[in-house]
Amino acid sequence: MDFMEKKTDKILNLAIRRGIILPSFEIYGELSGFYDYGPIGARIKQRIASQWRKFFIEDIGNLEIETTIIAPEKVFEASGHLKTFTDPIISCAECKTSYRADKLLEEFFEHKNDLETRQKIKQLSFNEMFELIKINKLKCQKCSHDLSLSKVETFNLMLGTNVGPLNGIKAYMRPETAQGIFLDFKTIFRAYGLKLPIGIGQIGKAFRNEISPRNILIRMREFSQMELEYFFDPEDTELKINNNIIDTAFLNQKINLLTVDDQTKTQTIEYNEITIQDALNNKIIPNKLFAFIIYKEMEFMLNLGFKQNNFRFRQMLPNELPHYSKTNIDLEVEIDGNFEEVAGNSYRTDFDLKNHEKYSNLDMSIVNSNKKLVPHVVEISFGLDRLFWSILVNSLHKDKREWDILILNKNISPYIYAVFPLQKDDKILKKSNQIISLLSKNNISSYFSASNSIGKRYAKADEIGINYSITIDFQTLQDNTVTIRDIKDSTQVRKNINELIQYITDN
RNA sequence: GCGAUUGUAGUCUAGUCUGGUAGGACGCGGCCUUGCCAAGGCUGCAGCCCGGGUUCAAAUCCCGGCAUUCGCACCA
Repeated sequence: MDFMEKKTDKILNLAIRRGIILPSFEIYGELSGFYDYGPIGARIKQRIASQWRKFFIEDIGNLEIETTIIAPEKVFEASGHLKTFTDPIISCAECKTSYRADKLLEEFFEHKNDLETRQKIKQLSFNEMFELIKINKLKCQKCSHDLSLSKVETFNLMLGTNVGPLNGIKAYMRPETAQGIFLDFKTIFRAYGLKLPIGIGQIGKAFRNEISPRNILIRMREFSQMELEYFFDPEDTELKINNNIIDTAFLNQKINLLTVDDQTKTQTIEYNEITIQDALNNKIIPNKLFAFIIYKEMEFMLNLGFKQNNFRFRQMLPNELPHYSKTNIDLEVEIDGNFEEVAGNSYRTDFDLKNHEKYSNLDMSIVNSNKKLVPHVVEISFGLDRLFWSILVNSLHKDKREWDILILNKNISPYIYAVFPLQKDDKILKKSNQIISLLSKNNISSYFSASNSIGKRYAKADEIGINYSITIDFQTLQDNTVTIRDIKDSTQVRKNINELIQYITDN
């Protein structure tokens, strides 16, 4: 019996009820795995993105760009996505169970102890795989029906389209935002006279044709990423920000880490506390720059309101690694007792630039401090929607009346201030409007509502994480003071409107 | 995609087995009363996922589609 109601369920109900998120094109159905952001959700999402921008771009002298969603097939041929994102699927003609042809064959030859053939499977064309299935008379594992009567079909995780008239040019919607950055890197590096290490990032949509989208915002077919590609010279061990060598005191910071070793032990643990320096010494973190981004990431998470024990870093197992990655350390956030991946940190080496060099026949190297090289890359790739969702789930609290409320940090809440007239009185409404304009003039956006009783409005503001409510009452008309109520403990202070902006700025 | 599960106003839910006017709560609007923490009264709005079939009659039974959740597989 499950006594604990899942936080995810509560958040989903709240999110749909209060216009935070909503299923897309719900009236037509037909496609799952797509969600829209409502008025409150869109604001929270934008503000999370702003925080990312502050932490990973502005604070450390990096650059942000915006590249296209659609790119020609060549780009993904070079990046390796066309190959690794396409799976050969064979479906039993009898019971319709589908298998991955490559995995089926690998399993078969492993059983036969023919490891040499097993090694070669990945290299085969889909037709060759089918031939092998025929020759070896592989059977359906479920109904034992002969699989040679079936056909190998391709499943492409990338969403394709055609650009141009008639059949046009084959193109794909990007499955990650990173490739645009790699393609533009050299030009930007030269145009700006940059020095390594330098990060170039972007926030944007990516698309994957998921077989089964699950868990609301966790696995969607259209989603937002915040990616930073950090270019560096692997032979230069100095860590520099804006040309300055930075203090490595951060290496003493402790992180929650689950290593490959931890995961292969029989006893399951969630993580160990270890300093970044130790992880670096043990070669779990491959280099100093990678160590730095792990540190930045942790700072970022704490700034968003997470507690250290809400998240962990997990070293990916060798068979989990993406095709471009030498080392991957994922950032995972606890949601209802499970750790969900929210960001992937990956050591992409020179894989991408080298491949684009090869496929385009153009030199992708740059000159840094009189040295010509193709830089290496460490990447921080946040799933913005996943981050958004994990923030909501981790922000769910009960107030003293046992009602569910969201407590969000001021830097990501949809509004910091709500403006509430105590009642629908013309004079009070007029005064409320004056306060909204006053806030607006000072670049503070506010939420307004005059419906229902003041108590209900407070309750609703609490539900969507508005930090403070400013209430205009009859006393305001007398002495120009308003009350400011804090979501965290529902306490109030009374302030004169003339000191309001000063008070807000000080808090 | 396969298997199971579920689908009733914006939300939660009764009714489905045994076919016969779809009911409640919250919500949203209006009016009255009140005025700082989900108040009360009156009143209104809003729903059987979609399509087909059986039947005098379908929310209810049957078929198909779509979607949800959970397994499997896949997966950043």
